[in-house]
Amino acid sequence: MTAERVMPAETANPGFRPLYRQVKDLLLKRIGDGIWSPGALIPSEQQIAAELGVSQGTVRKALDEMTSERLLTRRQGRGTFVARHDEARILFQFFKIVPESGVAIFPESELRRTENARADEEERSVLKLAPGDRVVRITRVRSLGGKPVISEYLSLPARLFPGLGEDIPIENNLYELYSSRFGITVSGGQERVKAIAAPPEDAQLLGLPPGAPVLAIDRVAVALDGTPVEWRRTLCQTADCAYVSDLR
Amino acid sequence: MTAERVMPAETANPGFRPLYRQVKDLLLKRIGDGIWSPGALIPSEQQIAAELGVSQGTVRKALDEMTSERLLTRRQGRGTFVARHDEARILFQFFKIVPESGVAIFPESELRRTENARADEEERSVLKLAPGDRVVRITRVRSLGGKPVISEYLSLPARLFPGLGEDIPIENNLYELYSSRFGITVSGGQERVKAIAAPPEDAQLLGLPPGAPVLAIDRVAVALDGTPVEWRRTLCQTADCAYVSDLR
DNA sequence: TAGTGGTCTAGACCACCGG
DNA sequence: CGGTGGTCTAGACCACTAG
Repeated sequence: MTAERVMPAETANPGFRPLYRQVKDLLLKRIGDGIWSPGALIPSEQQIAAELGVSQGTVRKALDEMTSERLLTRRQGRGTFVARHDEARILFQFFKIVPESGVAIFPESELRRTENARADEEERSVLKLAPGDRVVRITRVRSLGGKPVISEYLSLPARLFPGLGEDIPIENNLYELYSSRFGITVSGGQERVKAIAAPPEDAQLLGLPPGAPVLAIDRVAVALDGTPVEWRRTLCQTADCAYVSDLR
Repeated sequence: MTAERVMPAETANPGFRPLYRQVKDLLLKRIGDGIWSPGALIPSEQQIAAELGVSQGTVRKALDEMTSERLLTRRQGRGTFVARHDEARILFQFFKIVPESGVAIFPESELRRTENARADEEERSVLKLAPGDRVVRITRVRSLGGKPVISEYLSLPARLFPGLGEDIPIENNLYELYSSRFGITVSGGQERVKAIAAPPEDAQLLGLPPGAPVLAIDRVAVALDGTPVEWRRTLCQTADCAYVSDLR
């Protein structure tokens, strides 16, 4: 591993990048390229350090950062693993809708429609697509404890998910599916929440009177490299549940 | 600093607590007790290490954790400071309402009422108060760029904020006020967001038709030791703004 | 130039897991 | 038992700030 510190003079350090970040970038690439798949045990700190010619402490710092970003999970005595999008992780990192009384649970899903179509203007803008690019659209209703609370609309870049909705079935845990079937690791995202009057169709699906207030949650999910890979609009009734956010 | 490692046998480590966490607890106590106030420069890593008889690396690990929790800010070449609740921090950590187009800005506030009253059942439950305890209630309207978008109701334990709303004026940046006038450091909180039909009074304040959908954001803010110190209900119209949450 | 935090190294020992 | 991550130490040097 070559560091800029071998060239200490003259530059006044314009593009200084610490060694542990270079290590991290390299490890990120191995995950993004599928060399290390979700769930896999990666080499030990000592092995990585020896391979790259850096100290164990430097590797540790890189792994610590990736762990804090939920990309890795470490287990003392066992090793370091690439994080999977299991239900526990989804619940903790991505699913913010919690029943009024009780703890968060993973919702059931009922698929309504899938569709492959040319992306409209809004989809192109949100997903950063080119004119003519196609999207896969998915519509479903999600329930907590048997009661429908969510009407959800997703748009995905068709190029990244070939065959999705055709020969490849839509599972409940989509991010696990993205990872296992398409090699796409969702690493984060942003949600914008608004209050709107429920459109008639969604109100009916959720058993609400027409025009009842619901949450409209727009999420753009991104892959490891920051590319948008999913846009979803979640309409959620909040009589029996709430959108929960921790301020940390 | 005494560590459990001086007693390695027999216990099989039931209450093992790493040295750096003991250091952290001690430093947290100094902030909570007001020995180090927000904005203050704390001693250097070397000084703390020497004082406590641990290595600099151990102190560093404690400080790193506290920095990641936004309790400290570190500036290379200057030192380590206790974090203040300045507008930049509020905006980043606590204020999730962002204008539709444009970047987050700190809202203006117009105070409507203050009141000192016996806590009702809901306030006692949320703020963990005893029967008979009193609360300070604050009502205000907040605007973004001159346009009212938020109607807000706060309840605070009166015991923790003596004189608030009487001789002590209500500033716009409340958490800065809690800290500077009452020695209370808000370290985090949780928000529960629902969609409701705006009550008539709030609709009028926000210039909305009666019954328009608005966000109802219930926040419980906690001090360093986890004690609830504020309950606020924020009603927010989302025609021109949205509640934004990062999934990390 | 002195002092701070930031990086990097090397090595020791502890806690935990599996075979 | 050996191997893993977790903690702790000691020391070197770099990057940055202030006076």
